[in-house]
Amino acid sequence: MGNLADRIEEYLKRILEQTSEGYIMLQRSELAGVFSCVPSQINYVLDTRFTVERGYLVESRRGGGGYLRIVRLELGLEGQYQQVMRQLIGEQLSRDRLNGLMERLVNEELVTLREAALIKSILSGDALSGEFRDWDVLRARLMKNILTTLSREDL
Amino acid sequence: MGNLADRIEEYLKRILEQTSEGYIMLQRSELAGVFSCVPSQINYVLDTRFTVERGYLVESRRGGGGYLRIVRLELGLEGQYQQVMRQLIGEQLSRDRLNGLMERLVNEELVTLREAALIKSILSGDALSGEFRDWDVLRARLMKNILTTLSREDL
DNA sequence: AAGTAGAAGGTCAGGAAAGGTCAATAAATG
DNA sequence: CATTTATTGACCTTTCCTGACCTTCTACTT
Repeated sequence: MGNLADRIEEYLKRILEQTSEGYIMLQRSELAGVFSCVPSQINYVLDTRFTVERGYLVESRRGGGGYLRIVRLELGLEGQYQQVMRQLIGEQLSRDRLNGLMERLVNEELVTLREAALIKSILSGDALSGEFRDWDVLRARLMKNILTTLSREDL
Repeated sequence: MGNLADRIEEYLKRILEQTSEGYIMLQRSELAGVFSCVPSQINYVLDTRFTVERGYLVESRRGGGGYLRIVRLELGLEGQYQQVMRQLIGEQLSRDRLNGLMERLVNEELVTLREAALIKSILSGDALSGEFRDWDVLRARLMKNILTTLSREDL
């Protein structure tokens, strides 16, 4: 584990643990400076190590005063939210199964009633019937996205 | 958020909150003086941060005794906000305008941070790029749908 | 009333300051 | 030796900042 990418990874995870906000902000070029490497190396580390699957979310902004923001997802809830849900959702998600899922999420108090109504209003697709190739596949993808968002530690 | 534009934005929002009239009046060159920048920088900030989507209106007058006037638009609590929003959204809704709208809804405390993140995660379309014919049109339709849902009394 | 000088604010193009992408190469691994 | 993983550098996009030049308004002069 002595290579550059691994060291940058460790470094980021260490300061990420020390913070209480659930996220850190930094500048790509600055970090590259610390490790004396090209800036794009940072992207490599972020792309390979700080993925959603591993429990992280990365946001950024370009231009003057730009930044990178690495958000940690709640590992505690990840069991409930992500692993279980992902398996449950699979590649496709029918309207009925969506409703079942939402009910369960509300019962377990992982989402509020309002949030549930919101999600259903979008994913039930009344407003959009006929727009998509395969609505069930889309619904599954969106639902995973939603769960990932809801497990952000900074919300 | 250390860059100039962000600082000017904060400054303006702060004095805008402290006033009771709902608007502020100031001179472009004077403000530019406060931040030691060129006057056109002020226009940049106004154009990018104080848009209608975000709930602001900017009026101005040239010539001797000219001024800038920034008006904060409140969304009436009476559910008329839906109409306002519908008009604002129109037939198409770009990502940038969506973000502006969401910021406003959060500011007005009509949606929570979580709800905002949720909506953005779906409508920003990262997960679905290439799926749709016209994503801006879709985004507008979905957003209207969402607002309708959120204005339900029983949630 | 007409003209004009000065005092605002407006526009736009260009450059600088971030971060992003991709393909070529090098290193490690099996 | 083959394949995956890491590293680099050239080039791109987005966001910000500045300065030159333009338009509008007021006030004053004639």
